[in-house]
Amino acid sequence: MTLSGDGEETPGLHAEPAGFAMERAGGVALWRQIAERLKADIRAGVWAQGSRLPAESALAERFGVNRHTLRRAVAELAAEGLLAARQGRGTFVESVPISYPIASRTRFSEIIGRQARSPGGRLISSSRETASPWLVEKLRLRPGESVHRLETLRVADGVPISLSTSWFSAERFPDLVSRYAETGSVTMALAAHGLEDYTRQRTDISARLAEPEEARWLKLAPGAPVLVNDIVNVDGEGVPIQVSHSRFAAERIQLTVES
Amino acid sequence: MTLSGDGEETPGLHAEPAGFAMERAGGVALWRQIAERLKADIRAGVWAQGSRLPAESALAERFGVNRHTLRRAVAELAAEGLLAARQGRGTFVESVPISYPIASRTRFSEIIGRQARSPGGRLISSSRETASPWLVEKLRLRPGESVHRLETLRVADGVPISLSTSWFSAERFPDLVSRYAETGSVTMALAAHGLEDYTRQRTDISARLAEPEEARWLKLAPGAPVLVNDIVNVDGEGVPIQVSHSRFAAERIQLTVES
DNA sequence: GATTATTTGTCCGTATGTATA
DNA sequence: ATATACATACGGACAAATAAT
Repeated sequence: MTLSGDGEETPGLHAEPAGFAMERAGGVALWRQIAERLKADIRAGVWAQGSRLPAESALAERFGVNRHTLRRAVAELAAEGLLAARQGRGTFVESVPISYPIASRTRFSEIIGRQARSPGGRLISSSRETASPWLVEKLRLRPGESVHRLETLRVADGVPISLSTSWFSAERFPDLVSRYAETGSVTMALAAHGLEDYTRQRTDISARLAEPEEARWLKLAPGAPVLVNDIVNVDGEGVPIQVSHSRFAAERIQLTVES
Repeated sequence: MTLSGDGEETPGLHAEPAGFAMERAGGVALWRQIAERLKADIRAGVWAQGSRLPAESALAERFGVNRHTLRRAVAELAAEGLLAARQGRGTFVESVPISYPIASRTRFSEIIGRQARSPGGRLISSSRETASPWLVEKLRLRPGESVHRLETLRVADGVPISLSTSWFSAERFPDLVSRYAETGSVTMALAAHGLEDYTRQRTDISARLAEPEEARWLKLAPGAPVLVNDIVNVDGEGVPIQVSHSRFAAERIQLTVES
């Protein structure tokens, strides 16, 4: 978690007063805690892509653990594709978690495309159901109106990124499901119904631990954190057209808000 | 966390196929995972305060674990004061964790603004140190320049909300720490150095598990998720003046971005 | 090429925590 | 409460690959 570089040792919070011993805390293994801290450092830019990490022995001393324990943490991140250890040379940052900018015009395919990864989404399931009072308010529907509900999994380079549940007015977008199934794109499915453009109205962000079913779809270890994104998209007149609830694999993503 | 109303049951996702077996994985003990899920359920209102939980054997079967393992999870929540097990009577919800939906009504900039400009929280510690290469780049300093580092804790109604680490150029803002100590405000401390206004340049949001030290300050169970905010503030000319790294207790907070 | 220091990889054993029966 | 199996964490020793001298 140390945000500072590796040059000097920073006292106080976050910096490990050399030899400070972490504890195996409350059912969370030490190696898991260390893996999380290393991952956070990589995400925060402490070590850039391609750069070399301090030697295992140095890191182990910094975290106050045995080298084997540190190696277990590195092995975990290596399995996730974040690090690569090479005998005799060192351990290197292989890839940095994708950054997902939140702006008024957020489009998954564009974001992933920009970062030179192949986007992909797949429809897990869909259903047509009567809008709950909650949805009636959010989408400004008439009580009793029905909605399409889509469960989708978004993937980049074969790695699951997010699991989403989306709702659309079934009256306004009757063929949304089939159009989405054909194109794999919400933008194109909406365009087929004459909607030229839409924008993000608001985004609520929270975090929690993944549920087992979510962990399975996102290929996460049970107990891994997910970033939860509740969004509302509106058309040109400001009328809500999409309500969506996405769970991102926190270890593979970072949300960015530019002001 | 299902965003749909409570009327219908959602097939597939989120529903627990009875007898579904959780696995011990990723260095997080089974009992810890179950404790987190029970806590989330209590927070979500599945069981109200004072109500009785299903019998241990029933819960154990639902989670697909041995009764001892479930008892270990219940013991954890009992130690936290959430549950109380009474022999012969059952296990009862003692108290429900408070949730601060700061976000549902507050603008993202205001939340973070409050956090950065008028901490209202307390200064845990401060230090002066040589800027790491990482900070040199972020704050556009000269190598070897020194920075102020402030650790602050924000509290609402006596409940810890966030833990922040901030860095400022010590050359440009020599008296920042004492001014901050006097006023309790970053804005006023900066104004004392002639800085009229500053704006948020970017915010990176990620999530991970709380570290032991963070869990202690935020009064979280080890293994609970934190929302991590990495921010950069700039002056009128776009020169970075503050880099800050905040950890929010995810179970008590939600961030909102309005577009 | 040979030597040496550094770094990761693998093996041994021991103690403790976790999970089931 | 006991027994068993596996995961976690530590400590030490040595092998293998790499880079610099």
